[in-house]
Amino acid sequence: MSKQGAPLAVIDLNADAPCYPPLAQRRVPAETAAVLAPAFKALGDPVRLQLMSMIASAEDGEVCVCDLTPAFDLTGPTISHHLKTLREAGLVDAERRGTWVYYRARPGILRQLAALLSVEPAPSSQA
Amino acid sequence: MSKQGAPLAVIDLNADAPCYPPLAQRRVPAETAAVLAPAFKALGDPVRLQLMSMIASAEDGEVCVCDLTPAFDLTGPTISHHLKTLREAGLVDAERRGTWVYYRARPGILRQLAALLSVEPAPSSQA
DNA sequence: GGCCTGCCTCGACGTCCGTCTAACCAGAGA
DNA sequence: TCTCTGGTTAGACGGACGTCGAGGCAGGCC
Repeated sequence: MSKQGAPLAVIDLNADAPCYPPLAQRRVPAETAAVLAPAFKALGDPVRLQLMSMIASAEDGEVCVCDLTPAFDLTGPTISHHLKTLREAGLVDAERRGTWVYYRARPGILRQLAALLSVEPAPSSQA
Repeated sequence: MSKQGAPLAVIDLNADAPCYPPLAQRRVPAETAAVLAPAFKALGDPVRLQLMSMIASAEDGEVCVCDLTPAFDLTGPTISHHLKTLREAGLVDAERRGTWVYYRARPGILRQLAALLSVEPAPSSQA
């Protein structure tokens, strides 16, 4: 549907965006679903989920692509494609320093997604 | 051909499954990614995200399909297909009572996914 | 039994996705 | 400048996905 306009075009999922109420508390409206679903979709691939984890759990807060690529049995372009998907979903941010490109996680979006999936521990009001 | 005898085939994402450490804390191994990615993938469609929310936020803890279908501009088979996807991802559970079929959320999996996406509030002081 | 309703399954169609190879662009170094 | 390395982009291909119409099965009602 959406064309590939700008490479760094980020949806409304910035850290400035409001915290959506939990999915199990209020029915998610169509517009919210249209905004959040692409983020879940980006995490819906095993390779991207591992990439996201490697980036988010990096010691220095960032990872060089040269450290990501050899961790998979995939070609460089394929990894680059997955990173672009994560970038367009607003989950990571890229920065080129010299020859190398470093990726960094956007914790705000992860927090929003986690909040959306959060569930009440035990609704004891109903037996 | 799979009969309707066991439509509840669930992957390893039951409430009994262990809580995976946050994605940003430890690198997600390949097997974990292979198990969790389908759940995110199932939530990666706007229709399914809304369906999941409608089911999880139901007052009585369950929703009849007859209440879900008219909420979308989609045909019955399409909604049924999306519900099957959520079912196979282990996110919801179905039960037929008389003529109607009721869907119920599995909060354990939502909790696990939320825990996986959880991020430290402010890692300013490296611990 | 006959019929009606609710939901699922089947088959089909167009589109999107994941992967690859080949080619291109950006910096660094000599 | 020329070359080498690192990363992205372009194009292609097979498979999966989202949607639909048609048909089937289960349960309730007359």
